[in-house]
Amino acid sequence: MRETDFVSGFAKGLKTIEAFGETRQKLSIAEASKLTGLDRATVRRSLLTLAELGYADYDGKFFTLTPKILRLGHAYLAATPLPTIIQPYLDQLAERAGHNASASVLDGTEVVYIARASQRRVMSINLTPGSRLPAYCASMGRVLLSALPENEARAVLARTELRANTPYTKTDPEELMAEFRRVRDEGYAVIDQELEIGLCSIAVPVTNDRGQTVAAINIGAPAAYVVAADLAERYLPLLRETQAMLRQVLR
Amino acid sequence: MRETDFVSGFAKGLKTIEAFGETRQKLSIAEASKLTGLDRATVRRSLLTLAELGYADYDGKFFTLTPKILRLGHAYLAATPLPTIIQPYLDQLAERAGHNASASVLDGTEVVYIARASQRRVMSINLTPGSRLPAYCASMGRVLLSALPENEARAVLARTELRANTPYTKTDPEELMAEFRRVRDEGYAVIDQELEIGLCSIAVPVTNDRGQTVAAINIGAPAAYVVAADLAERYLPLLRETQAMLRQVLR
DNA sequence: TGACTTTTGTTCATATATCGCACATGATAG
DNA sequence: CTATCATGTGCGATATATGAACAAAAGTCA
Repeated sequence: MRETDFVSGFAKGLKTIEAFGETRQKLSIAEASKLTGLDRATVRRSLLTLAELGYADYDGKFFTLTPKILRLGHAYLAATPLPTIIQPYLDQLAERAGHNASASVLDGTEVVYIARASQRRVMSINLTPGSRLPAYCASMGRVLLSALPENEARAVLARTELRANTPYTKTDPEELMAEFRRVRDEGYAVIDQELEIGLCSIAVPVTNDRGQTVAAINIGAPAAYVVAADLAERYLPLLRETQAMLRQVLR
Repeated sequence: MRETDFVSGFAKGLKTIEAFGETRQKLSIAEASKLTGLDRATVRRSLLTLAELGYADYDGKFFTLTPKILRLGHAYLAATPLPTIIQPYLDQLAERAGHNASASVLDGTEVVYIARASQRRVMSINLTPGSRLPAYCASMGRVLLSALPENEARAVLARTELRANTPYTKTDPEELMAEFRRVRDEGYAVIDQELEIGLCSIAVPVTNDRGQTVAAINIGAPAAYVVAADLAERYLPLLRETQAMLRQVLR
């Protein structure tokens, strides 16, 4: 790509929008400038542009995003068949399992939720399409990383901040790589309170008819309801069934 | 705002992203140019910028959005307290009602879903945060339009394409205005298969502690399960209870 | 098939708009 | 009331948008 094929004003604007995600609610020009590293004058023009287009409100002091901004993310959800195709299968899965079921894809070092069917909702984390979790400590993340060539998976881990969210979190890259191999062999990943105390989940890959992994689905359950060791026995058949149905409909 | 305080390259880029929402999957440069009305050379630069930043993939022929684009919408959901605050109340509501419960805000002529708790899922429409419906024929839309000053509500209707989605859809502006007055008086709106055959819903406004309407919540049910005339009797108490709790926590 | 037409992608020159600095002004705090 | 921080603005250097021109690909038809 040539240098002149890049619209830096657009890139700066997108960076400005993302700055809102790192904070809560409202941003002043100076705050936005700090968060983005952009010049105040520049970020101001981006923000005023957002306001002019109705993507943001401006009270003369602070900018806040408006729900119109959801159109952008929705452009993806509407344009991509995957979430729409998966949703009904996920609903069925959640109902039969009696627990939350989700689907996600990998974006860099994170899993991004693209669909979700909720059953019981006694969870502390509020996950909606677009929500992100670090891949290394999420069941779907393990599945998706396992589907990558080893060197790519290793590269992802290398640029992940491997935090121990709980005492159970695996943070050693080699231990994780070994776990990926196990996941690849057995076809599923189980997380036992590695992300959050009290939360277990089991995930399997979603493959298309050529066998390529295009997403992951999981079932999450409170540790109080079910011991992690029993997850596979109880839910793997359901997950595999859903997986098989999806494989047929995904070209 | 001065003319130079507007970054047209940014505005054009956002328009380009939204073009994906109007179609499915992938866009060529020429298609994107047609959909946006932008010059091919210009839209190409926008698309290449998106690709360079990882918001889009480019196979040399077609551009597709990547899940990274969900960060943008998520910036709103994360930055705005409303969805997060409402979610647990919605979960409880859906569970007690045994039907889907949703929350939305008004964006122009449309309602935008900001949170949702699903119970039964035998619906043809797949609604997630960010989904949009025309306000005039949705229960939450009726509630939100009722909260506007009459002239503003009328103005919204004036720029809405009032389509009869079903034989039951009200499309006469004056009839709708009369309905808004009724909703304002009685504090709830009922939709009986005006959006889609077989789908009924009832909505109430969500107000903050100063009484300002900041959102709407609803319960949707298949017409097969419950007659629209019974919706108020069966679900209004639950909705009012949720409404009262939210009013206390919303400053 | 092969010649012709249409559509699409890319490049280029240049008129025009944007960037970021520096400075002016306004708000806030101590 | 001065110091500090935040916001607004003028301006030159620089980057971008534009539409025409060309190349390449796709589609059309005999």
